[in-house]
Order: sequence, then C-alpha cells, then structure tokens
Amino acid sequence: MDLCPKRWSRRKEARPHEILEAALELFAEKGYAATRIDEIAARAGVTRGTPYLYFAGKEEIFKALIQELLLPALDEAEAMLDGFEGSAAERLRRIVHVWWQSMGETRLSALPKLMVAEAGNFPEVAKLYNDLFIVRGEAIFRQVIEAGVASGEFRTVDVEYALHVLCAPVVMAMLTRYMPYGHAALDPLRYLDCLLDLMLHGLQQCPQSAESKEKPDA
Amino acid sequence: MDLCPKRWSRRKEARPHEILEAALELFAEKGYAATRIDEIAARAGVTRGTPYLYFAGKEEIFKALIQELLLPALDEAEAMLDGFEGSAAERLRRIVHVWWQSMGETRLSALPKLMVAEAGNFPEVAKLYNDLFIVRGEAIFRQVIEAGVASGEFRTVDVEYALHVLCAPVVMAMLTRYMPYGHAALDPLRYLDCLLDLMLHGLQQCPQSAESKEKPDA
Amino acid sequence: MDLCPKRWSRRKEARPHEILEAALELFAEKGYAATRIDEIAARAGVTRGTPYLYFAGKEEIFKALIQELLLPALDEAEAMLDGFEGSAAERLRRIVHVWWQSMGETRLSALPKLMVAEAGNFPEVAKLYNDLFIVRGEAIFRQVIEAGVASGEFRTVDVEYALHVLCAPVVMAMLTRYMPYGHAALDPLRYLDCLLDLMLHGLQQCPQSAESKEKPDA
Amino acid sequence: MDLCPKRWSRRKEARPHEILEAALELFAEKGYAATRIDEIAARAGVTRGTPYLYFAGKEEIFKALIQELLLPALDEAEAMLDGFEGSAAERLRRIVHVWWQSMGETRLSALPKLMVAEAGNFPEVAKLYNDLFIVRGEAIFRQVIEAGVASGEFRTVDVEYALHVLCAPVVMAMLTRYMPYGHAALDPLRYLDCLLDLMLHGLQQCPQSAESKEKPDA
DNA sequence: CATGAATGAGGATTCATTCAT
DNA sequence: AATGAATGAATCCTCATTCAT
Repeated sequence: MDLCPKRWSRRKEARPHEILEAALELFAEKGYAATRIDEIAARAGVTRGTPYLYFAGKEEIFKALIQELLLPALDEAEAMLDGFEGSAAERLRRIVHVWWQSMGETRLSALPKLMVAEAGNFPEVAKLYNDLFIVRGEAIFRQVIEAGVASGEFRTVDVEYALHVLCAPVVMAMLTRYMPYGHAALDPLRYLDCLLDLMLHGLQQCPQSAESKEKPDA
Repeated sequence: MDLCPKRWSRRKEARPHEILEAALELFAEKGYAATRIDEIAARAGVTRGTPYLYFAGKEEIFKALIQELLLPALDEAEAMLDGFEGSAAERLRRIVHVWWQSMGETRLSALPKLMVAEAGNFPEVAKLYNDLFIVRGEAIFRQVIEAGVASGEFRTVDVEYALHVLCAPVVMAMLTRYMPYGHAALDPLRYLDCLLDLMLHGLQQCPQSAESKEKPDA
Repeated sequence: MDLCPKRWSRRKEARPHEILEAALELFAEKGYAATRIDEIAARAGVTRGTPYLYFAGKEEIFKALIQELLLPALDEAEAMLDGFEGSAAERLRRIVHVWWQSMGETRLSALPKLMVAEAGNFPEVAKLYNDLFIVRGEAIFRQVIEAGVASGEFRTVDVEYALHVLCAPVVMAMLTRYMPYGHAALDPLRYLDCLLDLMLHGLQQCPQSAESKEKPDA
Repeated sequence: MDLCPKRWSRRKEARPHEILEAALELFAEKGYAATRIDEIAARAGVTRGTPYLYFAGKEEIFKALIQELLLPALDEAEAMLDGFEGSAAERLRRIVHVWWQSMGETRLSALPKLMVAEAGNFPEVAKLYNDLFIVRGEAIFRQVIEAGVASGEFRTVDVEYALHVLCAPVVMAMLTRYMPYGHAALDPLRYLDCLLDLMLHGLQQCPQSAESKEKPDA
C-alpha cells in the first residue's frame, strides 16, 4: 500500500480529509470569507496549491464539509440510538446526551455556527445541511415525543413546535462554544441536565409525575 | 432648473442612522466580510464616499451598530416591562412576548446572527453585545425565575442554567429568521406559546395540579 | 471700502494671498501630492470650498505660487542691490547676504524645495520658476563675476560654471532648512561667510601669485 | 507547447532588486506620492500584486531603497578611495570624481532628490539616509580638508562649514539632473572641474602657491 | 503529487471637486 | 462670498486561483 515511500505520496489518501478538517476549524473560527486558502493549507500541513488538487475552489471545500464530515457523525449517532429501549423520558435523555457527545462536543459543533453565518450566502449548502442534518435530527426528536404522547407518558403538546423548543438549547450550546463572552463559561452537561429537567417536567403528565428529581417529597 | 429635484438631500443628521440601518440589514443577510461598502451606501441612498464622512471605516460601522441600534430597543423593552404586576408565570409570558415584539420581529433580530458569525473576529464588539444585551437580558429572566422560586410558584431549579434554557429558543427563533430552510417556516408566536407552555409546566409546582396554568387557585 | 461689514466680506481682497501662503507652507512641508486642499483651506482659515472661488483647482494654486509670491521678493532683492557701489568682492558679499535675507530665511526658501520635488510633474511651473528666478538670479551673479574678471580683481575663471558653484551652497542652505537631520543644525550666516571666504580666495588674484591659469599674460 | 515562452520567469532572487530599481527611478521622476504601485510593477516587468510578495507596501519599498541600493554604492566608493596617496589637493580631486562616478552619474543620483522631497514625510528614512550617506560622505571630505590644513597645504578654514560648501555643488549637480530647465544643460565634469579650481584656490595657501597642477609651466 | 511565484479581479479608502444652501 | 455635504474617480492592497517547475 505504500510502495512509493516518497515524501509527498505518503498520505495521498488522507489529504482531502485533512484539508476539510482544517477548513472546518478555520471557517468556524473566522467565518468563510475571512478564512484564506493559505491558512487552510497551512493548517493542513500543505501549501497554497495543494487544496486545488482535491477541490475545485474555496466554495467546493465549503460544500464538501457537510457531506464528508457531518454524515459519518450522524450515522454514528443514529447507530448509538438504534435499538435503545426504555421510557420516552429515558430515550429523550439518551438522545440529548448522544447528540452532544457525537456532535456538540466535537469539532462538528462548528457546523451550526457556520450555517447560521453562511446559509444566506450558500443556499445550496444550507439545503444540504437542512436535509441531511436538521430534518434527520428533528425526526429523531419528533419520534420520541410522538411516542411519549401516544403512550400517555407525555402530555398532549404541539409536537412540531415542541421539538424545536427542545432542540434550540442543544444547538445554542453548540453555537456558544464559539462566543468569547457570556454563555461560554457554562458547563454543557449541567446545561443539558437542566434542559432535560425542565423539558421532562414540562412534557410529562403531572398527576403521577413522581419524576421530580430535585424535591421528590410529597 | 431643478430637473433633478435633489441630487443629494443634505441630511447630515439622518445619515448616520440610515447608514447603520442599511449596514445592519446587509451584514445580517450576507455577513460582515461579504458586504461591500458600496452596497451599504447604495442601500442607504448615498454613494461610496459618504459612509466615510460619518464613520472611520467598515469596522467602525460594525462597532456602531450595537450602541446606536440595540441600546434604544433595550431601553424600550425594559420600559414596557417596568411596573408590570402579576404572577411569575404572567410576567414570564409578558417578558417573552415583549422581547419578541421589540427585538425578535424587528430588524434587530439581525444582531444575534451577526454576533454568532462575527464575535470571534470582533471581540471588542462581542464584549459590548454581551455586556449591553446578554447580561441585561439574562438579568430580566433571572429575576422572574428567582422571584417565582422564592414565592413557591416555581419549583426549585438551577436558576442560572434554566434562564439560558429559557432564552435559547427565543434567540434561536431570531437566528432562524435568516435561515433559508427548515425552521424558517415556523410561526414565531406559536413557537413562543409552545415554549411558554413547556417551560411553565416545567417550572411550576405540580401538586395534584390538573395543569391549571395561570392561577391554580382553589 | 468696507461698506458691507459682513463677516465674510471682511477680507475679500486678502483671501487669495492667504491661501497661497498656506499652500506654500504645506507644499514645502509635505509635498504637493501629500497636501490636501482641506489642509490648505484650514491653514488659511477658510473651508473646503473657498479656495475654488479664487483658483480653478489645486494645480492652479501651485502655479500661482511662483507669480504671486516669488516675483515681489525678487523685485525687492534687486532693488536692494541696485546702485550698490564697491569692489567686486564687496558686491558679491552683498548679493549673497541680500539673497539670503530676502529669500533664504523667509518662507520663500520653500520654493527651491518644491521645485526640486515637483519640477518633473509640473514642467510648466518649472519653466516659470526657471525663467523668473533662476535666470534672473544667475544674471546677477554672472554680472558681478564678469565685472570682477574684467577689472582684474578676479582671476579668469569659467564664469558660466563658477556662478553655479557659487549659487549651489546658497540654494543648498535653503533646501536643508527642510531636512530633519544633518545640515539642519548649521548656522546659515556662518555658512555663507565660509562660502564667501572660500569663494573670494578662490576667485581673487593672488598678489604675487604667478598662478594665473587661463591667461598667464600680463 | 511553449507559445508563450515564459509567462513569468520565476526569479524569486532577482525580483526585489528589480522592483527597487524601478521604484527608485519612478520615485525620482515623479515623487513618492505620485508614483503608483502599478507603474513600479510594470517597470519591473511584473504585475500589480507582485511587489507585495516582497514588500509589505509602498512605504516599505521606499524604506528599502536606502539600505539596498545606497549602501553597496557607498562601500564601492570608499573602496575606490582607500589607500590613495597624494597631496590633499590630489585627494580632493579624486574624492570628488569618484563620488560623481559612483553616485552622481548613476541612478543613485535620484536619492538626494528623493530625500529633499520626502524627508519630511519619512523621518525614519531620512535618518537612515543621514546616518549612512551624509555622515559618511561628510567624514571623507572632512578628513581630507583637515589633513590639508594640518600639513599646511591648505589655509586655516572653518572646516565644518567648508566641507558643506564643498559638498553643496556636488549634491546640486545630482539634484539638477532631474530639473527640466536651467542647470540641466551644464556639463557635469566641467562643473566639477570649475568647483575644484575655485575650491582649491580658495583653500590653498596663496603666497607660495606654486600649486598649479594643470599647467605647471610658467 | 506538490510547490510557490505570479497573476489580476475585487474591494476599502482617500480626496479633489461640485453645488445647493 | 462662504459653506460643507456629497460625489466618484483614482489608488492601495488582498487573496483566490493558475501553472511552470
């Protein structure tokens, strides 16, 4: 596999991925426009011309990010959720935590920020992001909420909107990783726990709600 | 003699504000770097050179946005909340709706998007945004949650985190106004109602409560 | 003459001259291109538009400098030399000192600097400067040298070149007034005295000296 | 296959020097401000962007001129003077001629013009020019005059000022190469000879002045 | 396959000039 | 006669992209 041990053929296969990783980091740090190809190349350990051997241009690098980096993570996340058994509440907890582990706390948290910033300039990429990530992610949340409502574990709520209410703090936790002030200091896990606490109280039927974690009195 | 009614309208007073409005719109649409000064000028109804009569450069325009546009809105919002009486739940509803009216559905919803995108490139502006907007906004939410907990109307929750959970969907609703897909189609008011429904259920004490939202008297 | 005592009619007559004075100072300090019309206006105590009431544009201001400021000084200098009696040596001393007083140590010393810097960009002005100033000045020096040679007071020298050798240090003394380093610290009068000392020794017949190169006859 | 022999010649080493040469010529012709980067690039045979590969900007090009172009010439001139034996008069003649050959009649004669024009705008460069060129040049002249006075070959003169008197015509000869009128027509060598004739007569002891070099006949 | 010198279109900024007031 | 807001051509500089090596 490495018949030709020449310096530059060493990692022929790995190059495109390395370039995308470098690009993602930089796009997230500085934005698409403010990131120079030279910087991407430098961070990927190559020189100015090399990215053009693998991508048609800066915009193509941007477009490739979603396909190449997001999809595998989504597949992984879905695999982790697959076949999980338990109450709706338990499944919701698990979803939120898996989501955070496989995306929120990885370099992929950069993508929502990038999309907020650049969706308007790259509708095509935004469509891809929407179709692959948002729709797919929402489906997972929708499923568990609907199941909870159907089984009577959850109150009857406006499912389509409730799922966005539920996702919003998770996404915000990803976005704020890139803000130099404010939210930045929050502990993500405690943030997610608080979210789940509020949401499950908000969703669950009250009467038999012995769920109350903080004060299980009564 | 006056075929061309007014080649320029000599409005020294109004110009800076017009330029900032134009800049805010464009920065939100396309991002800071992708917005050309010419475009800002054109949208403000002036030509290339005019913005430089009032601002030292593009960056100064950016910096001025927060001070000039955000502060008045915040003052207005706080005035609308001032002296409002009612239960914690009622106050929370009102805060969320006032917030949305005075910022979410105005052109100011552009600022959170801008900040997500550019905070890293303009830490100085991010600090201003944080100090003037985030800190001040959070204080309002913190106050009402704390009051609710103190009066026994709300459960004991992790206030500092709960307020972020509460804010997140409101901010997300602002951000998604600029996304071409997905969330964009949601009805903001229904979204906020759903948020309040979930949050109030999540916050309120739930004795034998048959869900009575506003005033579970009796 | 001042029937209309309105604020701005006060010095109608003086304006153009004030503007030229301001322009000369600034052109000498910073060069033609680096001097903004605003600066000229400000130093003349008027605003941006006013210079255009008196001059067609920046270049016309430049052109006017020579005519308006240099000629009077030259006339004055020639008047001071007129009818002066004495040996060639005495006349040379007087010329150099008058020259220095009426031009070297006044703001007119700016003109040689300006001409060195801008002659190439304004050949028309350079021609004017040459015809009015250089030619006229050289004529004065030529005259006294020729008279000295004719009377036998001076050696026979290459008059046409000697006059330039004689002028050069005077001009350099004017130029170096604008250099921040080096020559700047020299005392002009001592410099001129040294020049005259050397030149007169260089020009005068050496009593018993059989040195006479060109025309060893007599 | 090679219809267009070489679109660019890939001469990393030579470029900076070529650009500086082009810049020096143009700065001397038109002045710093009036010279466009495009012109410098064009004269150097490259395009707009290339100068920026080697210099941070226009000002850096200006600053580099002194260091890169002047120093080698000065070293060369000093080498040519090194170890020269002869009377003070002979040494003075030689200095003036070497000076003229290695600087006056080369493209370096542009530097004094540039400095007269721009010293005020670039004090930092002026300092460099002063320290490297003026101080060093003056030292050479000072040395020979002092030696002449010490040996009795020259009269006792105001050395510090005499050297400036001596330098001034040499510098003026450099400056006037760029004036479209007047001095321009003079023959530099005849000018220098006249200078030396006058100066040596002016410096030398008169009585026993059997100095007559050119025509020691009698 | 990789490099990096060179390109040149694009965009920020300046400032001489105009003209309604 | 004077002002100064507005203009827009001119110019510096950046950086995505190309291509000879």
